[in-house]
Amino acid sequence: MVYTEKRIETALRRHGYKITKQRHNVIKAIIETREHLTPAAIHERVCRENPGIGLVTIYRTLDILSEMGLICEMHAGGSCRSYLVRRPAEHHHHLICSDCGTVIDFTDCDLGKLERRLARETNFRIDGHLLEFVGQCRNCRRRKETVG
Amino acid sequence: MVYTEKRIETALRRHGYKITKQRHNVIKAIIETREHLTPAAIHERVCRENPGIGLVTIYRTLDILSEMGLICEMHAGGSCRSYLVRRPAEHHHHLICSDCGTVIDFTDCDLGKLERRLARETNFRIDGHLLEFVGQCRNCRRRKETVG
DNA sequence: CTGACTGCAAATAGTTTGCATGACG
DNA sequence: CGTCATGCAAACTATTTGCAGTCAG
Repeated sequence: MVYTEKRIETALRRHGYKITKQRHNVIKAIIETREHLTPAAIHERVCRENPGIGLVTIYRTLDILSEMGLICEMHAGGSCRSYLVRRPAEHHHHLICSDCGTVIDFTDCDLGKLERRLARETNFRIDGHLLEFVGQCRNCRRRKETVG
Repeated sequence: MVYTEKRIETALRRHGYKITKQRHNVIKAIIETREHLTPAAIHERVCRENPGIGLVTIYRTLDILSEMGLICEMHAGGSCRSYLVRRPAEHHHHLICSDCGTVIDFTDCDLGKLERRLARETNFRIDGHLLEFVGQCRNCRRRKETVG
């Protein structure tokens, strides 16, 4: 299961947030695109249907969605953050090409055992984890081999 | 084994970089502190011995060290990056408290099997990975329980 | 109606770049 | 000594905040 527009908006309403045209469009854009989107990219996308929406509104909406755990935030070098709808049951992870920046998602990670051990040893309550593999994708490998 | 000041400077020299007083001090600060340091924190620390060093120099030095893989960079929310000397053999991971920002390191993760499978399925050459657990540390849990 | 939401503009934070001077090797 | 490194200031990017007008509920 994946969060739908409707489910996200219901969740917002339940938390006392109003559903404005702007918020609706931001949510729609994130749902429709399944890629990782930076705030600027979301803004650009939403502007197609709703020119005049402020980038500030995007930030504020993302903050709310992220705070509520409806979308997830990822960081990848520089001051570059991007967002993606969250799949509540199956969280996901990334495999990133350090050359061209391609991101491949995967879902299974089997970290339960490690997580339990860490929780026991550190007394943390563990809420989640971020797992990213970094390497070189097929295309970039091929290109390097040709050049070198 | 952990990189020492000497080893890092030798590596720099070998790559044609000059060892200036500033670079020396930056490296020293990173080696001595075993915590995660932001560029600003490193700057502050180095300034104690070497007032007048520019923040710019810190950034440039960190770029070089990071590029050469002598230190590793981590991202944790907002536009906040921090650095740490890298232990070449045993890479390490983080357990971060989402409330107070405490970072605990751990080294074992046992992701070899997953890494091999991903490499096979995606044709990536996998160079490394980033694993972070997020949760709430003992102190913050206790505080919340008391308040709520 | 009314408090929450929006957009603008300005402020802030973090990082990078151009350039003249200074110092490592 | 030549070249690379430094520090300053300014530019830039990403993000946040204050405020007056606007709108969802």
